[in-house]
Amino acid sequence: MRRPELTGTARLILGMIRQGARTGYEIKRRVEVSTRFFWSASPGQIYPELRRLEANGLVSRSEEPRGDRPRSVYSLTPLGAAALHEWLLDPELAFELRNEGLLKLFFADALSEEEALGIVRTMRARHEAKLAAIRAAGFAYREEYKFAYITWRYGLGIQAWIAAWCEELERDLLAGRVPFERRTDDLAASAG
Amino acid sequence: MRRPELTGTARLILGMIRQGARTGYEIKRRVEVSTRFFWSASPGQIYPELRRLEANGLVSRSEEPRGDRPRSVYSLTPLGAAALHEWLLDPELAFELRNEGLLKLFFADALSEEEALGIVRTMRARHEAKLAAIRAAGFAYREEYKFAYITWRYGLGIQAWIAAWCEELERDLLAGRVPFERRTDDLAASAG
DNA sequence: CCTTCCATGTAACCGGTTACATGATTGC
DNA sequence: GCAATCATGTAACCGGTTACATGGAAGG
Repeated sequence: MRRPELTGTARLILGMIRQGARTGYEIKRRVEVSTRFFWSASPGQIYPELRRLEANGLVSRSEEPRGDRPRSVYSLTPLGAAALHEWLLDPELAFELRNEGLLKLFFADALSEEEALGIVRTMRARHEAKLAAIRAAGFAYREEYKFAYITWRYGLGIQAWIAAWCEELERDLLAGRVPFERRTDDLAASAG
Repeated sequence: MRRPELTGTARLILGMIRQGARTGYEIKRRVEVSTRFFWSASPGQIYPELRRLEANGLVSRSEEPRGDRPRSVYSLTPLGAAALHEWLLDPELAFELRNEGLLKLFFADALSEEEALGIVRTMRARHEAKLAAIRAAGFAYREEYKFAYITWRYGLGIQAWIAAWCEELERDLLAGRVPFERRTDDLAASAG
């Protein structure tokens, strides 16, 4: 019953249960329409992790089969609620990013102008698609949770910013201008 | 000599060598002042990967000891240059993100207003620190490589945007306003 | 002399992804 | 009857991180 360090997926699960998700499948579905854009989790991780959390006393499981199929319904134990709360208050905020588009762009001096432009265009297309996906995932349950809505807005805003950045870069490259001559400090002016 | 799929670190290494990095240590240093902000690599990965690339014929190694210390200097083979080029032109752009701050914010309905505000403030502080770090890493070699400069600008721009977003959210929360009432579509207006 | 940087590596660990497997229920 | 969705899991694999280990060279 010692409290182990929570893995990333464990933290996600605790939060999702606290928000009302009751089964592994429900967690998976919610992740797909919300946190996936900044914190993903695969079913191959969710189910074993639920069992581990149960073994550590952070969640309790009860069996509520649907017909013949077994089905496990989970809820937070006081220990689990405490662990969630403690994590939420911990000021550590891990941030990991792997952006292959930017990496390719970083090396694009090795390419022809046309090829480099192709990378920028592909990047833009991807971010526009992501923007559309986030917008499409604007579900009702978000309205119950103010902060879920807020992070949704974050997703929209940042994808839009990136797409616009790509567009500007594309224009500058086509015009043969040195990109981004404007001062960086101007940028902070408009968020939303 | 079959061309294996390149791991993330392998692609980074090929690109860095092509940009003039000659040893594992030089690659590590360059990563720390440039790609680290969107694509990291640890020495524990770089050195074994260099050996693997050599075994697969993508780089060639020659020993140029400094005094007594052995030292391996690498360069791209034609095969390695081809693999790099092929990868750069491949339209696949993997994008992985793990943003713990956003995840906590997502669950912040479980917190008091004061606690939620604390998360936003911490996030802002982190992004401002990152902005400063990126700005500080504005090195001379970037001027040799236009696209390295461009990705540097991207880093500045996006960190500034995020910090400003946090600031706005903070203001809205303090004022008791519903955050982000403005239309999303306005956001695309100003990139840079 | 001491610290910092240069320089190179190994070993253990592990979180997470992918692929695979199964089958029941629901809606067309 | 068939497809999609609900629902739950296992097993193999692996890229990457962390921690550890070593020691020379250079500069103050």
